[in-house]
Amino acid sequence: LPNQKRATIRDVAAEAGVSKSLVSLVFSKADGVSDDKRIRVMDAAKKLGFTPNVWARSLATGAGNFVGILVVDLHNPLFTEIADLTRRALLERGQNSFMAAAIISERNGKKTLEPSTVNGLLDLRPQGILVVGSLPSVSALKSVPDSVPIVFATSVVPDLSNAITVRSDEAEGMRLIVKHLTSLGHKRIAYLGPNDDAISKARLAAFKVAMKTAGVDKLMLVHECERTEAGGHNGTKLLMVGDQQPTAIVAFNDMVAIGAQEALDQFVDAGGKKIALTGYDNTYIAALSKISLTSIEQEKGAIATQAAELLTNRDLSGKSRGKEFLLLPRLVIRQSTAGVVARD
Amino acid sequence: LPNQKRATIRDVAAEAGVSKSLVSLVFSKADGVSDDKRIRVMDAAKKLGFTPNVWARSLATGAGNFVGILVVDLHNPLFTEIADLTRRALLERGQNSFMAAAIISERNGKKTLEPSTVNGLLDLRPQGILVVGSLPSVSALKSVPDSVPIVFATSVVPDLSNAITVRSDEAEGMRLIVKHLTSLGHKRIAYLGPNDDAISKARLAAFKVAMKTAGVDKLMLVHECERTEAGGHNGTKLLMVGDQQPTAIVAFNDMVAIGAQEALDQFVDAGGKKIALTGYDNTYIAALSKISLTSIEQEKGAIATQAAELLTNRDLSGKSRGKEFLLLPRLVIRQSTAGVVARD
DNA sequence: TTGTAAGCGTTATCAA
DNA sequence: TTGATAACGCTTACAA
Repeated sequence: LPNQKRATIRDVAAEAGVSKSLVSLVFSKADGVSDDKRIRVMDAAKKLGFTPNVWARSLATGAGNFVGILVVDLHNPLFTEIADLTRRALLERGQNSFMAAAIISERNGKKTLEPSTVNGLLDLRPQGILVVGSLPSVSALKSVPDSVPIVFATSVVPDLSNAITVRSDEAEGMRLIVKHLTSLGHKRIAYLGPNDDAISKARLAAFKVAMKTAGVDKLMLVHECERTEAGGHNGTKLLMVGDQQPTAIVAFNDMVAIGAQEALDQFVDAGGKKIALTGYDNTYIAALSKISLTSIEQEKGAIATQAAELLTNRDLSGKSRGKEFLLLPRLVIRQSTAGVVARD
Repeated sequence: LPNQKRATIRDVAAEAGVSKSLVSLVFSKADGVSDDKRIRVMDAAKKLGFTPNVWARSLATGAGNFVGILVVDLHNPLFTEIADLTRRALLERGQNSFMAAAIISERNGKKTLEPSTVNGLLDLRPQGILVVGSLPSVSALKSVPDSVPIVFATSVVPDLSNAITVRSDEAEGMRLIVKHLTSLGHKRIAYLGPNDDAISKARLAAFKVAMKTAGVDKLMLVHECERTEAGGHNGTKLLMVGDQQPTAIVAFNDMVAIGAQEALDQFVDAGGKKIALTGYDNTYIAALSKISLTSIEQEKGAIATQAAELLTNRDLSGKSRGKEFLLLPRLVIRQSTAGVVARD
């Protein structure tokens, strides 16, 4: 079979001997077409291998029958897992989705999102939008019609009239971590992570509150770093050469934590004492027995379900705009803290 | 600012007091428009925040000015890294790209690709297509016009007239692994991985040839499993209860290997002897010092560059159709083999 | 150099 | 129940 161009509604109409509007009716509306014609159209469609061009449909109707998913960073398993889970949840509800990955480029030293991806996704006219991860800027989403809900997973709700947030309760997550560490006897606890966007600021703030509540905030250390393995690695090295060495490190997320873990291994190899370490997100990497990282489970499944619900239920999304859905996180204790003895 | 719908070419034309074709000309062709009008159009566009709808353009011209990227599985870091690297390489060449992730669902126990994603990507009319990972079936790509090159990264070239493959030389990769293991004294070597698609069949076949060449094929074990951590974990447990225990396990890829590593840890904890283990793909997980997995680097950067070259250079892609570009892989030795003593 | 009109693949309105 | 016709946002002969 030679490659032949995709059949259109016109080809099907000609083959079936009907008008193209009738073909359209068969493929969009359930009823209003006689059985006779319906069968002829379906036969012709099957013969020609016709499937409707969904984007031409979006163009004609002004709104496609799908949810657009924008994944900010493919490198972090948290995001790809949530995106995957949400797609499945949407599929169960009979809702199609189309997922586009953002490309982050460095323009004169500053990280920015290539606007082409987000514009491209918007031009497809999704019925709803899911943003997984933190966006450097939401200005590109300003042009989204007010009627289209934008759900932000794992991110703080931005200043956008149609935005809804689904995330774990950072305050509770950090409280669980700090309580766990202090109950093990740790007092000199360091925080390692970025402080550049809403979610990282929220997490750091939550850490500070938790430390204060636990009464150990006088011994608190904070070191800023990038949200990558490299950031965690370098940050940890810097933390461990200071005169105020922590006995435990709280990393912004699992990616930072695995970088920190590498640096701590080197520190121990060089004769240093073992340092407790926690991550955040409970990715599959944290669960590997060799890594065994104490971490916070954000309940990805619940986030996905909630996001899917918001994106398919117009009533719910209508009354939820501007709101934040906070899910209760859960501490998963592993060797990175349980196997470490606290010292003064 | 209230959310307002995206400005169209018509709005700009009205604002600038020209016809919409002229606006189109300004945004597509470089010359043929007077400076006077060009400036007025650009001013109007800026004022209204207009950017062309690229998909409407695709529809009108029959071919969009972008490369469509289809990522088969977001869970495997190899694929997301190659996709990311290729996008960057394309961007450097001034070529836009749009990336969509496939959704794999289980229909009556069998893994299939939801056709909506690949159809959706094709309906966008990309200039070229990059498929990262192995597709269960390429039938959906049959409708791609013959003039549009389809580059398969990390997969064997399928029966498609416009397909081109870029992948590492499996034969050489397996040769490197088996040579490394036999040089350490291993003779009873097991292979653990799937055997269901072209790439997994190729890798297993390459393993068998390498074992024969090394003269140890009489002691060869092969155990089939899924291409996941769970697959590697379960497969390893089954391998280690047999009466013919291997002293080394060659896993299909890093994901299978980290699953195997978990199972081997438990085996050692239960009093078993240490078993050597290799992965394939040299993902960042293999490089983590706690995991430290000997693996094969497929030269992701070179794959990305080659793919980008093929997707932007029409002459090259024209004369390359049906060909396979085999890149020389590289063995990265780490603790999973170097730290293990071979036994009989 | 600029505008008019037809067309890309679809749906929506309105007659027939 | 069906079929013309206009429209979605854009490009592209062709005409002016």
